[in-house]
Amino acid sequence: AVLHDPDAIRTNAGDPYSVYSYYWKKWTDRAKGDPAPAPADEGLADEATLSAAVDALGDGAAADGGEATAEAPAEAVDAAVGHLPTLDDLGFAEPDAEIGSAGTEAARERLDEFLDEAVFAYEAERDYPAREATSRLSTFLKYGEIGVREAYAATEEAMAEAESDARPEDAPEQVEEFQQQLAWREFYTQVLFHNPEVVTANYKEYEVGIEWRDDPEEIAAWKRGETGYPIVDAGMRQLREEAFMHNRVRMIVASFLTKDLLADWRHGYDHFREKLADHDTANDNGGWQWAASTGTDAQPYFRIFNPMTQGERYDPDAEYIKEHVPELRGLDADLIHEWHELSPTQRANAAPKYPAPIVDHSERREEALAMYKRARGEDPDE
DNA sequence: TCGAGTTTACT
DNA sequence: GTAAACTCG
Repeated sequence: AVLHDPDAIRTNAGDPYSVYSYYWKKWTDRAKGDPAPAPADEGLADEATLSAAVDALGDGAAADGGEATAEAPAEAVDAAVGHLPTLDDLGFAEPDAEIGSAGTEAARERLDEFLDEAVFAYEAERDYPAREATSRLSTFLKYGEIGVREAYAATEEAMAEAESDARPEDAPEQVEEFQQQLAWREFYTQVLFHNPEVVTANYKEYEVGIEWRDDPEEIAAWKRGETGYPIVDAGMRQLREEAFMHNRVRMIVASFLTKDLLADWRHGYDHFREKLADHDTANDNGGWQWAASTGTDAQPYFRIFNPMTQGERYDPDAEYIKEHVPELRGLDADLIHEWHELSPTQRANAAPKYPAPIVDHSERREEALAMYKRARGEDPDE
């Protein structure tokens, strides 16, 4: 669900946007619809009615020679209507990850909590994964547990407060930065709507095509969080443990898979699709294609994140890394950020169970530049 | 009013 | 490098 449907915001020439910043300008200027009113109580069963219905089901089962009624509702329902399918019956494994709370009540609590304080420092804090300064609304929005109109309306109230004397001078731009995140969802939604082929194909065509390295062992190490690059491994392990990953870290692990491992972004997209509780085709595809330099938004330079620099900048004390990579818990942050430069002996002394880097970043960086040059039909040696 | 050339900005 | 707005004749 979006505030503005995919046809509503177009360039002055009538085309769908492919550059976010222009899209944002129009999106933010446009009037937003109010949240739909909640449905009236009448016609919805109250708790007592529901309990009575479950009891009645149990009675029916008993009459047919089924089990007694004084069981937990799920068992009573099972007895009455037969066996309800489990995840196993449906062909899914039990999830390994701890999933957060669900439902509209939890979503509203989270929204209120976020807009009460954190949003006023959102721009300054949101890139530091250890600080938990993001909204964590993605899964709720994805499943419609809360509507984007309700969320947006609440940000407008926060904006009014940000513009009052009660908050620092820079508060409005902090709130706006969060509103931009809502606009990003809608930008990628309209990219997908107008270009459905991007689910499997590159948005941006390369003249020759990209020849991915696609080394299965490297991709497997990335998925396990055993690349020897601490911030990458922390992110991949957070994904497994929580079915979630901080957004800054998503960009880092995506750059690492595509530019350091030279693996097709679709491997990453498929893995995220499998593991992320907030997986959304439009958003994840947009993010992955952006990381792989096959997506929207013309870039003035070729983007390759340096995983050490990113770790140092956004997790300076290695708090996030240590939370998710227990092998590194006893180490000084400085040593963690120098992991790629340590000798085998130093590594064995510091953290014997944590792997050495599986690739050399500067080598792979050069290789990536050459690979994309060839994809453009250019000679990498020039 | 339109196309060509110019400017601007890029999660 | 390139999309999209802006400027101008």
